[in-house]
Amino acid sequence: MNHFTVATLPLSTALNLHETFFCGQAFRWHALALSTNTAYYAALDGTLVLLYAQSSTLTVYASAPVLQHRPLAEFMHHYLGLTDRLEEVFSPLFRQKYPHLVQGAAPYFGLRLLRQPAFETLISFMCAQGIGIALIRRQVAALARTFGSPLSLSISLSPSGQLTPHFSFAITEYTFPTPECLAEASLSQLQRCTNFHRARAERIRRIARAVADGSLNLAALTAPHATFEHARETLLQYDGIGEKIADCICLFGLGHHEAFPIDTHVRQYLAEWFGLKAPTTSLTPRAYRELAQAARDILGTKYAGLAGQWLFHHWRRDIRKMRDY
DNA sequence: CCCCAGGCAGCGC
DNA sequence: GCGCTGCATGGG
Repeated sequence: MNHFTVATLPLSTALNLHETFFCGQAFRWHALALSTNTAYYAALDGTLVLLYAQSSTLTVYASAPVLQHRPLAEFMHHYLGLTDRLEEVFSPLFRQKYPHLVQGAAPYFGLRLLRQPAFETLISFMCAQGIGIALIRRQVAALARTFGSPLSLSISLSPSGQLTPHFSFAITEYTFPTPECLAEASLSQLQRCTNFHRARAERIRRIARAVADGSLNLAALTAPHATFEHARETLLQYDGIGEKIADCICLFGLGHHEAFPIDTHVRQYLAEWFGLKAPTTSLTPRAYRELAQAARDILGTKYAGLAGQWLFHHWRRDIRKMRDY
């Protein structure tokens, strides 16, 4: 007997779930190969969600009927960024000036900007310093497995996606830990989730305590309640959050879409494609801010973050020939 | 062995 | 303010 809710959403434009979930903005989605399609699942807000896209329909299965007090379809529509107006991501001027980049990024227009839970985004990106995406994913998975709660979902599907008894499976995932749980974690247990990086474990526990005791109010930093600059400056005061990680949290977790995270890859394509070069070899805070602003001047502020993701993906996948994460 | 991976903080200058 | 180094580990 199945215990789940099903929702279907119309898709007005093509949606590429694989690029969306594995390009480095999210770390907790898993792929599940079906015979004619690939499904993706993750634990979100105490709910196990499994979904897949067909040509013009998104099908969602979930272990609970509502997420964050909203109907499943409405929540997923928001979470997947389906509200973004893709035709506005690259401005007319940008299209005119850089047609080859628009063409190069076109295969990734199905990649959307996720609206992820703030605390999960905060902690996840604090794990994303100077290591590969595979290792980041492993750390985040370890945090959930160690400090989260297990959820299970049992489903029967036919290869075409219709509910039948022919094809069934069960999946288990763990919720992302609460601030209270990480605030009370022992350092030795936390270190096992951070590649035994003791300083990182301490910083994670410290900021989890700040969220738990209310001194860091993430909801109050979320757009449009706070400006991007205020959210950014607030995050930067905490140990373990620098320029790049603050931008990632603002963009993926707090809804500040003018945030433009600059990592080593973004820095490379800014230099290669736009001639934007930092004066120093190491990216100092001042140089970082100037680069990010120059990028916003070129890309506009409304969708700087999503435009950056498309270009980031084009650079890594097509120019640097990086196949997998 | 080397270098790099969606960096950051602490230090000397 | 800027440059260098340690941090941890896995993969090319």
